Amino acid sequence: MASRYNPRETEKKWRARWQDAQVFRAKSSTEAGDAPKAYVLEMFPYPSGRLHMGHVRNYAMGDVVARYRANGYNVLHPMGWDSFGLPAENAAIERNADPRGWTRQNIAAMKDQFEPLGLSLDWSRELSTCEEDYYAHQQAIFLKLWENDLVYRKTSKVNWDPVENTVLANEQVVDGKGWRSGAPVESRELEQWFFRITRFNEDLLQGLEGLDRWPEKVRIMQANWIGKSRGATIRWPVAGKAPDGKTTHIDVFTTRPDTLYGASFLALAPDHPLTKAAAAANPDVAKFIKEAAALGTSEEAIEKAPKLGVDLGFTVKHPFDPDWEIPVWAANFVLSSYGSGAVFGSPAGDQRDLDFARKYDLPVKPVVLPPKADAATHTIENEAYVGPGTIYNSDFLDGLSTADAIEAAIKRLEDLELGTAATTWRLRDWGVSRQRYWGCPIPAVRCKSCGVVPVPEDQLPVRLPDDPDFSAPGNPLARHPTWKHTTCPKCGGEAERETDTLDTFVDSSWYFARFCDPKSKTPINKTEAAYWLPVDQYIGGVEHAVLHLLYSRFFARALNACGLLDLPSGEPFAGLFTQGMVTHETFKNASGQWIQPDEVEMRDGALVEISTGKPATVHGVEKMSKSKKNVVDPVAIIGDYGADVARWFVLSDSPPERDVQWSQEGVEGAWRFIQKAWSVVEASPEQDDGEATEGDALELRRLTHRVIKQVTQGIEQFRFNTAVAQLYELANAMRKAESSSAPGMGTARREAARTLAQLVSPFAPHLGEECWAKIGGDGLVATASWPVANPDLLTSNSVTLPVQVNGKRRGEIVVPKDASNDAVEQTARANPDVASHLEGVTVRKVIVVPGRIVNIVAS
RNA sequence: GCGGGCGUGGCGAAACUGGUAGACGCAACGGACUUAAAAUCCGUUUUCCUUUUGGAAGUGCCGGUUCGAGUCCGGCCGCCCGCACCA
Repeated sequence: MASRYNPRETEKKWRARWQDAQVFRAKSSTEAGDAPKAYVLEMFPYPSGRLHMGHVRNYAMGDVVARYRANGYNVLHPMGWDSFGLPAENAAIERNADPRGWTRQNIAAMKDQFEPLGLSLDWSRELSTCEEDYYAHQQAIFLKLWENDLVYRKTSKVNWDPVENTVLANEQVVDGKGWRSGAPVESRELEQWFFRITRFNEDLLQGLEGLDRWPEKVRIMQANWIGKSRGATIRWPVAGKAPDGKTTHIDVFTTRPDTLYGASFLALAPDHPLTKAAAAANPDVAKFIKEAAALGTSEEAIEKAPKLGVDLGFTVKHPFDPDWEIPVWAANFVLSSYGSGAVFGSPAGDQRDLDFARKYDLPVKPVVLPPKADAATHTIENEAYVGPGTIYNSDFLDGLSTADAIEAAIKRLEDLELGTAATTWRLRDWGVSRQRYWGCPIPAVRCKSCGVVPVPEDQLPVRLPDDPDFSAPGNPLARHPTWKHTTCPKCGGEAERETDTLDTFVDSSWYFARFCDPKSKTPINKTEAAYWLPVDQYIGGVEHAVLHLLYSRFFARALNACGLLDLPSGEPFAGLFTQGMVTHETFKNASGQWIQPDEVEMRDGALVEISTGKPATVHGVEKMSKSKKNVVDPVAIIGDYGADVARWFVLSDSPPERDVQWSQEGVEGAWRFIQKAWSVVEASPEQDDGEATEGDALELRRLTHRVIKQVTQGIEQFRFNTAVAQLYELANAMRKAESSSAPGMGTARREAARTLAQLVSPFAPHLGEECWAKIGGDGLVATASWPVANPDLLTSNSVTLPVQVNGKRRGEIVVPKDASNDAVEQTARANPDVASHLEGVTVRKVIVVPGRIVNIVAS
């Protein structure tokens, strides 16, 4: 009688063995010897205290890669905690928790939840960004960047909650109001710290080209984010007097100088100096500025808002025609952070400009004639024409293509000294100041006589105080009774500490380098980093496609520039994979509240809430979230079914880059597989029984070797779902073989069992070990060398080809693998199913694709 | 609004560089075993027409290229993600 596989006992046993044998400890560059290195990294988690299925999927994927690489490579597969951030402050405010204690507790709880997953992690390298031994080094890095002019201060806008007197994060702004106070937010100017990421804009753009193991879509998103655009800066002379009484011209950047003759207005950002100046004399403008500020600072909110503007009451002269005066407006869709914070509106060629012109009844003159359109009849109604074409209605530009007209217009502007060719970038410098407690303190001091002074390196770290006061809104560091009072490192006089802390994106911009030697006395051990970096495979959510990855790429370059890192490519992640989310069905009860999926069942063909018996409704498949009550707790699943089942499930079915839908049925399917895999291995014979060279035994061997090849490829190409499908096939074939007494079958089954144990082990590592032990494998399967497919068993002497007549499949022929095209054609024509479709028609052409298909064209 | 992506059976999906559409799993249905159930095992399952043999249609929609299109091109529709202070 076959025994049932018991994950509860088995999994614990193997984790203890791995632990005892220290199999996942990475060797340093000096210990490693000849083995090549493989650095496998998953984006480290924020320690919410609760492991969720998204983590399980992310780390299961990384673990497949790391365990597969363990064969032949010195693998670094570390784990740490991205432990600064807003949630700890929210907990402090909402339930009076101490951020440090709360965070440490969460880490401990989450680590406990990680343990049963059986991940091949090197915990000896664990790091946590909120601890001094991490952030002290980050402060040292900050000082180096400062020395190298990669840090500076300037004023910029924040979301200000006027009731709480505090700065709000974008996510704390809901419909233009503070999430706690409900008060309309204001945008307020504050002096803040910036990293000069734009110094590397060209290099960050160029570098994308070399990242051939990154998803194309991420590279495109980054390129668009950096946003290099070529065009012209155009100088518009002010006609008469500007609102401030002194400005003589307004500079405007455009990518479309070819449409200059279609200009019908200039639009300035709500916070452009001239807009502010106009507000002094015009209450309408003042009102407009106030309304625009209430949108908050997010680009999304600004661009989604209905287009509004106000006439600023003065005009500028058209650069090509001094007699042509154009009104100047302020408009809420103009971003002060891009270009010069001013645009010229050419409504026929830009949808936003057109919407604006229609709303305020400004002229719309078409200047670009689309190909094949007629100049006499072409008009613009409510849809702008943004494509290429021929310029008309445009004086000296008439008849030129849009591309030529851009050049000609720039040339003329330069001759008139009213403009120059220019390149602008969408990328702005990275604002890193946060007016918050739970972050890395910025090592700077403000002295009345010396100004802003860096804290000397030997006085680091600047520690966070242990006793923040969250009883009032605002930054606890700023109102701490003693913390900020210090002496100036330069003059020794009274001074105040900087009370801003660093954006948590800074913490995650260099942790991958710290992992190379997390105990290093310097921020980064350059020797170890040179050995391990770049990360060979980085895995995480696509939501980080732009910011985190771009900041990390910036950091690698900045650290190089400061001499803290030696990574010539500047690229920290050679391979990147972005995985999809874990989703689950959502349900609501009769009163419209979200209810958990397990509170719902089918009764007489209708969905009801179990506790009340009242009808329930389905609300689609959504990302697992607490608010929608569709979260499945991995700890519970692992408790019931074991980690291998959870891992197997999240890797099955859906391709890794796509979302996977959690379902109870799917979990049970995974459970069945784990049981089946164990049972087919357990049932395999103890002894070989001769060579498996023919019949069913040979077929099983062929399958085994095909599966080796496909699973190996599946892992290397991140197609875990197809690898999983192959393992199902192998297990199914082994079950079938149990009733066969073909000669050599015992040998073939033993080979299949050994192979299954090995191939399954990156996915379901505990099961892999148990199977490996059962068939008497040497040592641990975790360290066994990966099987290699025998090429002789991957090919066969004959091949089955479909035969089409006029593109429709009519029959199938079996021909020798190396048959000539003529022979194949003859066989195909002779096939009765094919021949019946050739009666009464003339064959015009026969296409033979060797090894693929035959298509007979006849009429 | 801007940028990016995705769309194939009842469901998740597979299909190498254009070459037999639907591997594998889930669900459903039928059967075996069982006193019964659970578990397990075997089989059927894109749709429509046909008693069968077989035929037709079919990869979001419309059109194009090709001997041949899920795959390439153009236009649309729908859904999802990011937008700089969430991480």
